[in-house]
Amino acid sequence: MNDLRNSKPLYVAKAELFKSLGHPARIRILELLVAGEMSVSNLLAATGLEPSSLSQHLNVVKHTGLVQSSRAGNIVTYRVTDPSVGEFLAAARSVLATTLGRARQTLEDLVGPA
Amino acid sequence: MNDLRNSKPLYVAKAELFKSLGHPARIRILELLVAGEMSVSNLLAATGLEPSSLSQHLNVVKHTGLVQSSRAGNIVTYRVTDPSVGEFLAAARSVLATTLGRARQTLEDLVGPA
DNA sequence: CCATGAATTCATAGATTACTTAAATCACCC
DNA sequence: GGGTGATTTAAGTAATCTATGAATTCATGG
Repeated sequence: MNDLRNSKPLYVAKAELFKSLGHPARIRILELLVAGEMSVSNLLAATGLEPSSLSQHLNVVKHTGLVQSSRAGNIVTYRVTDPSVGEFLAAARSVLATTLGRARQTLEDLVGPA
Repeated sequence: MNDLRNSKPLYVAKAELFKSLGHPARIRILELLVAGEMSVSNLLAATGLEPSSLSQHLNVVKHTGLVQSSRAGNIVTYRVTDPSVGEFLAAARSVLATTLGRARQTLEDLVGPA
């Protein structure tokens, strides 16, 4: 059900956590879910993924405990398990912001401003 | 030099960022560097990795802009490019904490406390 | 200039991951 | 019970990633 359980060195669990977000489709899925729970069919429409592909990606993030699902009749709804997931994504955004800014800066240092 | 530059959808860049930390060795390396800059030979000793392997992993995190390096004579020193990298790692730790706690809780809900 | 230590690059075999298509489940309604 | 829409599972192939050992670069000191 959840693969980040004990009996694993912490840095392995942490690596699996990062890896589970190491795919564009899963990033898009998580950003949607951070904004609010969503059914598979809505995710399907929002992402444009193949149903089987979406399901597989959802399974990956479910295994690392980032999301949960529940079924109501025919419809399966996914949601993030904890607000910390949103903060995790936000932290990535912040790294990216300074990292991209720094790349631009370094470039200007080397070749001068545009 | 840096692969998270523009001309790439944001979610792709973000996925690459996560992926670059999606390996136990790179997690260990980054946690060491977050605590302070380090030479390659010190990283070698601290991690026990093969030199070529360490170098390749360092290259991965350098490409995503998480770390920088500088050479002083024979010795190359790596450091994180920005404090936000440390916060990123911390955010992961926090997700892991609630995620593992929740897994334990869910288990207890199902089978009763140990 | 050659030897040496430090670090990186290269090449390849082996393992993991992702995409695609088809088949299977599952819950519901007639 | 059969049909239908929603979702998941399976299986195969293609693509990507990792580890390893040999070769290479780079800077220094003799």
